[in-house]
Amino acid sequence: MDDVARLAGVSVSTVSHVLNGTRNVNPATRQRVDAAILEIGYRRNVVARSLAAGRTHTVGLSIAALTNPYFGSLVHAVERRLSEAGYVLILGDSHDEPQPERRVTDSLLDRQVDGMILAPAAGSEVSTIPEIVRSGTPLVLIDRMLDVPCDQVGPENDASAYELTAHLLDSGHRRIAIVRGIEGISSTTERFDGYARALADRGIELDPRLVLDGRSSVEVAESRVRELMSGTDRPSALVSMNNSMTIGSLKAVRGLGLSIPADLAFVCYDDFEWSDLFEPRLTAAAQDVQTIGRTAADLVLRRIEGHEDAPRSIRVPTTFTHRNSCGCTAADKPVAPRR
Amino acid sequence: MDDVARLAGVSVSTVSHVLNGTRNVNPATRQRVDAAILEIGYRRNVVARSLAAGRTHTVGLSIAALTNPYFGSLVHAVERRLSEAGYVLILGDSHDEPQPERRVTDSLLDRQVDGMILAPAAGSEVSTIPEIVRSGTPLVLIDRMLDVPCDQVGPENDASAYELTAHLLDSGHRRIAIVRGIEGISSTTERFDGYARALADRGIELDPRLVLDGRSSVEVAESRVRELMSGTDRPSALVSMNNSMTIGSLKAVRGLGLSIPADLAFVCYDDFEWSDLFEPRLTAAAQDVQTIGRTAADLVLRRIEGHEDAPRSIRVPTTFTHRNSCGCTAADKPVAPRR
DNA sequence: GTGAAAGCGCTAACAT
DNA sequence: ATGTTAGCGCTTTCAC
Repeated sequence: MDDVARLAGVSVSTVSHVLNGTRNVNPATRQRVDAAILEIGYRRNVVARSLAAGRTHTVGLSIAALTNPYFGSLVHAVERRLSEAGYVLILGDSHDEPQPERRVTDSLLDRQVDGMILAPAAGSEVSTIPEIVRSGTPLVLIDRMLDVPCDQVGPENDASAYELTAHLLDSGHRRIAIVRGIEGISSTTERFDGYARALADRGIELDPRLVLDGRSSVEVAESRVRELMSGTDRPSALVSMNNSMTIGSLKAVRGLGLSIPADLAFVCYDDFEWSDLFEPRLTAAAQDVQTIGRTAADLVLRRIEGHEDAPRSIRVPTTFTHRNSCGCTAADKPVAPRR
Repeated sequence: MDDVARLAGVSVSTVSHVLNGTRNVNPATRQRVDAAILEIGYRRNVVARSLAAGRTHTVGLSIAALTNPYFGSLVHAVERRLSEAGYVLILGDSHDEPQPERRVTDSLLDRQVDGMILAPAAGSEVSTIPEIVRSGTPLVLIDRMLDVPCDQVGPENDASAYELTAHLLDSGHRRIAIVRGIEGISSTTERFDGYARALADRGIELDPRLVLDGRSSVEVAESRVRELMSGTDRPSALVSMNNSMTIGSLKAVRGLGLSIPADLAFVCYDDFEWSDLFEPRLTAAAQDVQTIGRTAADLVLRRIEGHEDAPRSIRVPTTFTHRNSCGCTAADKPVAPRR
């Protein structure tokens, strides 16, 4: 910057101001500075700038499991919004475990991110979240809601799971198994509650043997479903509570030589881009990932800009998409919109 | 850091050294420093550290299109390796256009990334790449190879495309259409060459009407395929050269009420995790995304550590997976390994 | 084994 | 409209 200043015959402070547009500069001066910058091939050092200015124009994103394509789309949506706002995304993967998560968030905090978006692992509230709050860094939770006072965005879980289950019940199914997600996070609990409530509303007792812990993993879901479907009294229907477990469940079903929906009615939470193109076509509750990601980004940006109002908890509705994996007679006909 | 030093009764330089393990410190002193750090709840400022030390421990990744799940997995693989090595990932999306790409890479350079991984958009070599090279930042190209002297990692394209096409030819198809990717990048060119070479080897003339420009986009591929398949002399087979265009092609096919492989044999470059689970099951050439991502990360890391040997160009082999969308009689039987 | 102090490349308050 | 300069919070050389 010194060199630029010298070449343009001005002071570094003028260079800084033309660079940032932070005060009026005589057009002629500006010209000389711009020319000097070009001639030298000067590039501003954002690290120094961040240190001096006290902000980095970065937002940290700690994702629970990048292996899950759902989180991939979330990253995309967040990145898009942030870059529109002139911010940059620093990405970390917590592998859905408290220890790595803490490492990721510590590293982000050390790097002085202006804000943080966190898809919390189970147990975040004991160590990770208090630490972030203590640092004073604006925080927004994504995908999984927690009972802590900060901005949160997630999908509607309970009602959507209810709807999926009710759909199977309405088609006459009575033994409906569920593959539920990783323990200790809201999305798992809420989706399970929706399932349980749908059964209760129809006066059907919840059979614990039909409750499978898929731990949000392809492999675990596959082995649980394989066990269940290899047993003697198999369910007539299955609801999978996220996309990884859907893949796992279908691997198991296919592995056993069963077919959907003939041998097993199937519905799932989370949709795929290609769901309309392949058989069986999955009846699913689709999250609006773009909206969730964008909203999360908007929320941090607001906080970064200094808004101090009460924390918001935003639920983004899902879309129930009726296809043929549920095997019901109404298959392929549009269904009445939910409430 | 001053506060910590004062509380521990040492100098800041000692604090710095215990923090970084950069020189011997009396165990007792170290204890006092650690205690002080804990008591104050001190957190190092990595921005200041980066400025003073001249390195940021960050690597920038500019991806061509985060909408493509293939690149999502690439991000994942790269992040994993970098975080293992104590580096942090800064992510940007170029939307496969030169201008946004330049903005992304400029921003990464301004942020003093220690190294950069770039999935180049068409036209990168005119502005983006020279600029990065000029900055002296270690650069590795990913997915798309260019005729520039820097490290590069990408999939094997030509031979895999040849194999896909040859497979259709060997099943008796003579009119084989291709949906090729975005213009001006190596993967498109090389995959097209593989296709053309397979035809030529069988003495079949390339029919330009069967060459569709899908521009690596779901929508464009869909409309091109729809046009072609609505026409009078339809091909008997189609090869799609990446996963986005595969989705697009299948949308078109389904939209026209045609079925695969009965009405159209279909094979594609790029595989999906669920390809075994749904019908039609795609015969595909699967990239080893994990290896590509990991290798790219390893290469930048090497450069960052100062290795100065000649640029490497690494091709990662694909896996031909034979399923039933090609409609050939040998379907589902394993195929002889390539060469 | 430890400390003092000179930067790293900027921003922004204060002057003029 | 422009310049001077004191930091920002560290690392690292040099000295003891």
